[in-house]
Amino acid sequence: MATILVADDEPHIRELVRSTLEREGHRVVEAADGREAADALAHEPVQLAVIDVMMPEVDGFELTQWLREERDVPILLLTALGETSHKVRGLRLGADDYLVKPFAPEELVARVEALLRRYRMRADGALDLAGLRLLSDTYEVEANGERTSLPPKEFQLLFTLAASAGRTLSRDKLIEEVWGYDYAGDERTVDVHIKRLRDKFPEDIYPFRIRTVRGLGYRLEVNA
Amino acid sequence: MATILVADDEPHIRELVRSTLEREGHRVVEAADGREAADALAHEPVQLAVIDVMMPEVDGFELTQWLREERDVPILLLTALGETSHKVRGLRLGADDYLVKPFAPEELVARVEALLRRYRMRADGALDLAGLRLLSDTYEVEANGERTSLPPKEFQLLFTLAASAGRTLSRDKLIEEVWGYDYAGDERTVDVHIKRLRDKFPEDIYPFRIRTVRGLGYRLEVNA
DNA sequence: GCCCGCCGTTCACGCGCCGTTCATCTTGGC
DNA sequence: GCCAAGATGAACGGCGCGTGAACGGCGGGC
Repeated sequence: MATILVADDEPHIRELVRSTLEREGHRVVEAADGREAADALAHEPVQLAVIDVMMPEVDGFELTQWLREERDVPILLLTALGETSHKVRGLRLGADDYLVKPFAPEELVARVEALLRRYRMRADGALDLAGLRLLSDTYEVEANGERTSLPPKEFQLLFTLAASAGRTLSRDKLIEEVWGYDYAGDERTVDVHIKRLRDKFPEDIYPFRIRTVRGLGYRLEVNA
Repeated sequence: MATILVADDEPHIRELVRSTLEREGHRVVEAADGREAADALAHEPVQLAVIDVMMPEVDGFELTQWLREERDVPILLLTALGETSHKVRGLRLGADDYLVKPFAPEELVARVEALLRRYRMRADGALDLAGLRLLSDTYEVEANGERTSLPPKEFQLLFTLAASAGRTLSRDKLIEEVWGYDYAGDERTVDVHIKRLRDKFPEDIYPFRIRTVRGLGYRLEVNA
């Protein structure tokens, strides 16, 4: 499990996040503003930071910026409802993901796990799921004892789906992860890459499949 | 295995580095600043030094400089994210490699092993891989019972790939290792040398091959 | 000191892969 | 059955990389 920094000036939000993450087995370090957060980061080995945008003293943006320069820690921003500009600004500063308040605890857990998986993978170069292994430094997929080499976009798409296996990801979300939040092209490009992945990994042969959730997006399922 | 000096003023970083390296079978000597480090070096036979740039009293730069003048020990610098100037300054002073904090333990291990291999090779003049032997004294490659003499750049390129066999190295990284961090020329020069190596060591005859990972770089693979 | 060959680098060209778009067909929900 | 959303097949354009060649510097041989 991981040690996670939670920076928010509202005590009950901190409490909610803490209990949610601790129930998952993580260790939580709290901070009420950016200053406290920086302080905690100096003394604790933190693997992920959950940061509220609106904080007194040093706000979430400043903290994000500082963290990006100083540490290689995934950042999950908490933004208020409707503040789209906050989301964009946060991502531009280097945040990895964002969550709109109020949020469902399950949503928080899912995003935290996805971020941890992603960073862990980047670290050791491989992501493991049941019967599936993604090798990031060769863009290869290992399954059924075979190795398949993939083009960059296909690999990253599959990887993003795999990092959030079991959750449905919208095209928007996938584009943001694989192409970057400022991608200008067509949403439908995702479909084509999905198809190519499905062609390369037919579900009756490989232990996973990419399922379409009509109106929502795609999800990777590991075969039972 | 080796005895490794770890100099960092942050205890949890020292602890992380220690546990990571000890898990690999190395012995670790700790120091909280440059002064302690110099002290330890006087009493311990150290084969490698992991040094944080930012330390009180005597900082990483001074220590690096001193070490370069006094000892022939590989130096791995730890620098803060975004401090490119630190990286350059460190390399200029004679550091062998750098790692941006915070880092993945696997990354640390990979770099430490690569440095030890490189220095061990320089010491006894040879690097051995399965069925492949690189003689640094003469820039010769021994394989299939034959010896082939190589031009300097080709040899160093092959050597760099071999020292990190199994890992993909970007053109950037290869240039930094072979040509130096301040090389100004074209990235594609690497390609040409790769081609010449491939011509000299066809994979159906020699027990290794240089593989292209599109969009990432090159990697040396030892044939199974 | 001159010539010649080696070696590092650059350049131009071409191929094939890959990302993207578009048009058309299929599917699924109401 | 209608409409919207997704699947599919094809085409195209760009770009990454491989490759052959040329050029210039440097050092060694005579």
